[in-house]
Amino acid sequence: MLNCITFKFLKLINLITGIKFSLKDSLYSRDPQNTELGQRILKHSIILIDEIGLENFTFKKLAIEIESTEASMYRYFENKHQLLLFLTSWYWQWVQYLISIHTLNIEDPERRLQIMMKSIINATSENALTEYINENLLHNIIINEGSKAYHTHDVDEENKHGIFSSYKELAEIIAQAILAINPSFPYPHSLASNILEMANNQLYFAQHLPRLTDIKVPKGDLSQLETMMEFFVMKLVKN
Amino acid sequence: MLNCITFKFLKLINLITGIKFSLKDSLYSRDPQNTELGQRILKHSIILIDEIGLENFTFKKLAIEIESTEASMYRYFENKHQLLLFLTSWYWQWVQYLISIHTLNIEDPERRLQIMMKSIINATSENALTEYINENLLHNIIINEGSKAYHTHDVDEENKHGIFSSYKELAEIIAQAILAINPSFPYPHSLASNILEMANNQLYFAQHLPRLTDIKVPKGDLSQLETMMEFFVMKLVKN
DNA sequence: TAGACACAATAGTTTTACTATCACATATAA
DNA sequence: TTATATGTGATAGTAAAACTATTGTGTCTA
Repeated sequence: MLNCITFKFLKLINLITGIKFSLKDSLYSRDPQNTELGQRILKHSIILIDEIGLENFTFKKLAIEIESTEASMYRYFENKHQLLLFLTSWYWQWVQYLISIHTLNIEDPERRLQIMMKSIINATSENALTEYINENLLHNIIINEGSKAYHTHDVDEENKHGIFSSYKELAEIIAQAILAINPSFPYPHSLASNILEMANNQLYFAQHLPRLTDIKVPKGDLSQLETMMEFFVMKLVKN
Repeated sequence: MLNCITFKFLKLINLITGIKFSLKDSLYSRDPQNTELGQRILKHSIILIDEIGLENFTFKKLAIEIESTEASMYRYFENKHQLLLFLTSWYWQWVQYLISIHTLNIEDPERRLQIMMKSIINATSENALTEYINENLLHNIIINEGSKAYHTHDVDEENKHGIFSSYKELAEIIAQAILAINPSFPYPHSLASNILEMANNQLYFAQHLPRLTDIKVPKGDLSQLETMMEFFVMKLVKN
């Protein structure tokens, strides 16, 4: 993998300092990253949501899973929607982190955008960043449930509190990368958000509604998705 | 508007015969289109979901609204997810119907695809097709809640029962229109589904998360969205 | 060692989701 | 005409999910 040395170096720093993303305090009642129970909530909620789906997931089931109580879950998150917001926010910060590492020494704008897309599509961690978050399972959750985070009746209210800032920041980074290739491209933000949405959607379609896509992901091999996304984006951006 | 005469003619036929889309019987327990209560359920569920959002919507609240009982709602739909599936399915059949009318006499492949996109983006009815479905409110619901229809733990099971066939059929029509312009375009289905998703998403972003898009919809004017979609799709499809 | 504090556990209530049963009107067959 | 079937809506529940008020306990400090 590219930047392998850089990555391992940063990984080392993380291990020593203990990586912890700083998330808006409206994303939780008590920061789950700070306590042992909080970390177990994060760890097992990811496993459980991935397993049974967000609709079937309840704080009661989670509490049983980690041998604690329902009320204790409510100490950390007001409800399961806030938990989903926390997880998505954490996820997009992590993807931003992945991108920043993988593009560190890359100068060529086209190559930079390519790497960004690869990072978004794969979003895997060879070696996990934290003990309590399985990034690969979390990626599944984002694919399956991610859009529910902002498709809610309270979007505007939640948006005011900066709940979606990590997603918007990532979109801005991609938009800037698009403009670096073609400064006169008229829709950098729309293309950026569409890259993020399309990557996850097309993968979901390939897995569940294959007639809505032309790609296949044999045994989880995402190369066709990568090729297609590059085809779409480069054809649009390049003059 | 184009095809105005044709539309009015078909509208007349509908008024006489009473238009009723035929929906898969796994989309309901009892077909709501056949009874007076069923039609009131459709009418007021659309109004209520648009007003308070799908999460806050319950059969109890709906029953109070139409002065009936909760149990009667369950006669028509097993749960609110099935109701959402019915509404989305009805919606995509209706859009397909709109497209078929608006493209009736159009030969030019490029013009046909343009009209399809305009139909998807606007999805309005000058004169409503049925008394009991407000298509404009339903369009809002699809924008806000539509993706929840297939982002469920039981997608595969529901897909087996043909629940998503109206959406997939519409995507197929668009895919064929793409191929009519450029027979060697490598990703017609992915582009088709992306058109459907992107049109609704970008509108949602313009309304709620403006930093994720470059378009504006002043006073509901969708012309910027139309221009952008055409720019994206034509740049991709044309050689 | 007392008192304060942080945190989790206990034991509730309210709301949502769903179901079993009953009542009634209409249609049909003997 | 009358008995019976059928389609439809109303009543009255239960079970689970969502949320909260209060109590208990261990740790940290003065």
